[in-house]
Amino acid sequence: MGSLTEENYIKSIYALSQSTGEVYVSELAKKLDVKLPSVNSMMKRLAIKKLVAYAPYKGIKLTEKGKKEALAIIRKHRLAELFLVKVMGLGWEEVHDIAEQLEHVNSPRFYERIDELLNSPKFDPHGEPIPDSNGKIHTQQRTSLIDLAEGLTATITAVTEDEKSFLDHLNAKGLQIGDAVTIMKREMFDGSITLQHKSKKEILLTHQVAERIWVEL
Amino acid sequence: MGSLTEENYIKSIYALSQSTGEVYVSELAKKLDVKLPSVNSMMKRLAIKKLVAYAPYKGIKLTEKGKKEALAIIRKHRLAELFLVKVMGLGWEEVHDIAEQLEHVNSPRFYERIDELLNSPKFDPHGEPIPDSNGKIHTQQRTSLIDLAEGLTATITAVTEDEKSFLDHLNAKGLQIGDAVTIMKREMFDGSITLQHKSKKEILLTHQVAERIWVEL
DNA sequence: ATAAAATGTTAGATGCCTCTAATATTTTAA
DNA sequence: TTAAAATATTAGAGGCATCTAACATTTTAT
Ligand SMILES: [Mn+2]
Ligand SMILES: [Mn+2]
Ligand SMILES: [Mn+2]
Ligand SMILES: [Mn+2]
Repeated sequence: MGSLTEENYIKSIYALSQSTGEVYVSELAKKLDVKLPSVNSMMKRLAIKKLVAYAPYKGIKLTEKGKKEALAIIRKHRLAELFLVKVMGLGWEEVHDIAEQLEHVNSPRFYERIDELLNSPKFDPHGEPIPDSNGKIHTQQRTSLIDLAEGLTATITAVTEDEKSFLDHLNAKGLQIGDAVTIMKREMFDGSITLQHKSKKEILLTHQVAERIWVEL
Repeated sequence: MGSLTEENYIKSIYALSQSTGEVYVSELAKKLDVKLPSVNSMMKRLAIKKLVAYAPYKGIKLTEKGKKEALAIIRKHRLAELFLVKVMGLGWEEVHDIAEQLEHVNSPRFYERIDELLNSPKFDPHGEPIPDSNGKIHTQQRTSLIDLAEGLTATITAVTEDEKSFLDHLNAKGLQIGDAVTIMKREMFDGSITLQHKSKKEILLTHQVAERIWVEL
């Protein structure tokens, strides 16, 4: 267990290296809102602690140890979010910022109880998978709503989570995880799409919104 | 809202200055397990921030602003403890250490929900009063079990909280907040006392234990 | 192939929080 | 009332996490 700062670096490295397996100093600096030399000096420290593999001018990779720590933090974040929604009655749009703090709480007992109360849940309120206590995570391949052909029907399985304004927007449109939607129209001009929803209403989503919604056929 | 370190100093100053209104550098250093110069340099910083009144070689006092901040942290600590017991089903002996972390969570919403779920509670699991959201606290004068005469019956209202081993000991003896006890015998030799308890059993407590139990007649 | 642009690193500084060693003040006791 | 003991402060340093300015490397475009 490193410092709060260290944990946030590890978590960001994990997130940004998901696709390619590595992340660049500049990407990390942007994500964490710090300058390049800050990332640089932290990488040196994390390398000494064997949490990242880092050679000057090359991409940054998490070691196995680093990955394990990342997944432990992600587990705590997502368990906390679900707990805040299911047990404490908060909205899915307001839990991320609180979970950003709770994920750093060091108490196996606290998280064990949350896990028990929620019955070892598999997904957080935004549809993200929760790593198990051994760090095993069920990474599903995901299709964006924006990639579905007209006429197809699919179920919303997850959404991009960490922007409150985006989730507020979905709340206003009445969209939730688990909802079935049918693509009625895809506009060529601006990339927006029109959905048929269980509420019987037609819903129009801009490209910007639709691309952040993940579905399963 | 200052740093975590600052908050811990403020909280300790509040606790240690309860009786006399002030606290000495050496007392604080002992409580926080740091050396004297650390306290010294922190006092300078807190004085600049108008959280303490501090003149070299004199006692340390919290300003009104400092008291307000202390009470806000104590409120969060005690709400968290009660939440952990009542909602999450943890034991009163295991919640203090978790609350030490949760008290630093910055989220009015989180604590508002806890307060709602618990119905604006007045006391924490150890019988300590919970300051209200304006920082108003109901400080009761307290009698120690050790000061009761033989034959008297009283109700346990609070216990010293932050040592797990002490609460484990009370659990083993079957004593809880709210229990009525009658003083059967006070031993002159070692200061121990024998209680009659609702469990019908007689309970023997050493001086060291009895002095940490607060009662009301 | 070279120059320009983008990206990354090093040097050196700052604030926070801590420490040890040296010094100063206050309290207590001879 | 002076010496000793206890308590408090200052000086100076180190680790963590950040910054700006200067320099180095890699990528891209002419
Ligand atoms: Mn989140
Ligand atoms: Mn989430
Ligand atoms: Mn406590
Ligand atoms: Mn308590």
